[in-house]
Amino acid sequence: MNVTPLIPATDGVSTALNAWFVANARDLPWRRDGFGAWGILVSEFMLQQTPVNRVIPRLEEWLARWPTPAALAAVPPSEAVRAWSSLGYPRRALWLHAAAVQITELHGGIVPSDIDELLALTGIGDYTARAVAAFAYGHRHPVVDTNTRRVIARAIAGAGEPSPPNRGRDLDAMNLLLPQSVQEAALFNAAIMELGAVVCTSRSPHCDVCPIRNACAWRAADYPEYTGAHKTVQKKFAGSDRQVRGLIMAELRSTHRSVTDAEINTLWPDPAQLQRALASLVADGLAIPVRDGYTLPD
DNA sequence: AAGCCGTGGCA
DNA sequence: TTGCCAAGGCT
Repeated sequence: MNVTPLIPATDGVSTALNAWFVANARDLPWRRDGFGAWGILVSEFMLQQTPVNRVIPRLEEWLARWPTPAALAAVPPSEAVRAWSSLGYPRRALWLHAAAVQITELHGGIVPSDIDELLALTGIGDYTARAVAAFAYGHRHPVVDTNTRRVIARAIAGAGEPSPPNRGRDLDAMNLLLPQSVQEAALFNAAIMELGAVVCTSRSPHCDVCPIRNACAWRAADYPEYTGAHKTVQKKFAGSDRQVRGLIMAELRSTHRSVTDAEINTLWPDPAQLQRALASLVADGLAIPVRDGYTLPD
């Protein structure tokens, strides 16, 4: 039987955003025709909490060297960690390598298109699973990242910032906006993210050039200040364990031989903090204890 | 479930 | 200068 899809009241928003996106989308590598599901997957890993401009060079090197999951799976994880370079959060390199092994062994080397199969891969959570299904395979799923949440909070809810992430509520809100058409839906998932990334930005949004400013609830309410719960503030980086971990990882990446305890001891003045950072890297599988020092995981 | 996990650009 | 924050995920 034929069911007429409900047309959401906000249909104009998705139409306007898609038109704007078609005309204004940045020319990014993963938007090129035929970029492939593996490239999309690698880009999504790298883009987790890392800006586009820092990702692009590492991504292109990565795909030139490992054009398939099987190619990455065939080298030791240490090579993935080295190629990750200073992108940050090096556990992602380990997880991406593990995912490549799983794709090779469990999926015949083909990146899955099913959200549950994607979620079962190491390092893939709700956002990345949906992003791969939507962007690599064109499936109609709501994809919700921090940009999308901010645009919805402002344009639809009339708040200056999104409230803390809530999976069910966020997916419901995006579902109300998502066009019925599979092709328009795929476009819209990218369009709303792009708007949040380049126009409806966190700090100084460019409302003067926003394609949906006339439909924006936040603007209509004259930009009220956000009053909800605030996101937990990041601890200071200088002097943190994260900084010490970063120093140790840079040292491990810099050579193919093991790094001695004596060399590691020169990296940080506080021995207790150094040992704590080292222990956490070992727990993460990023540093492996050897005879008189440490190496990357081979 | 709140805290942890890198790095660097920008206002 | 310093704090904010960036296509999250894991425990």
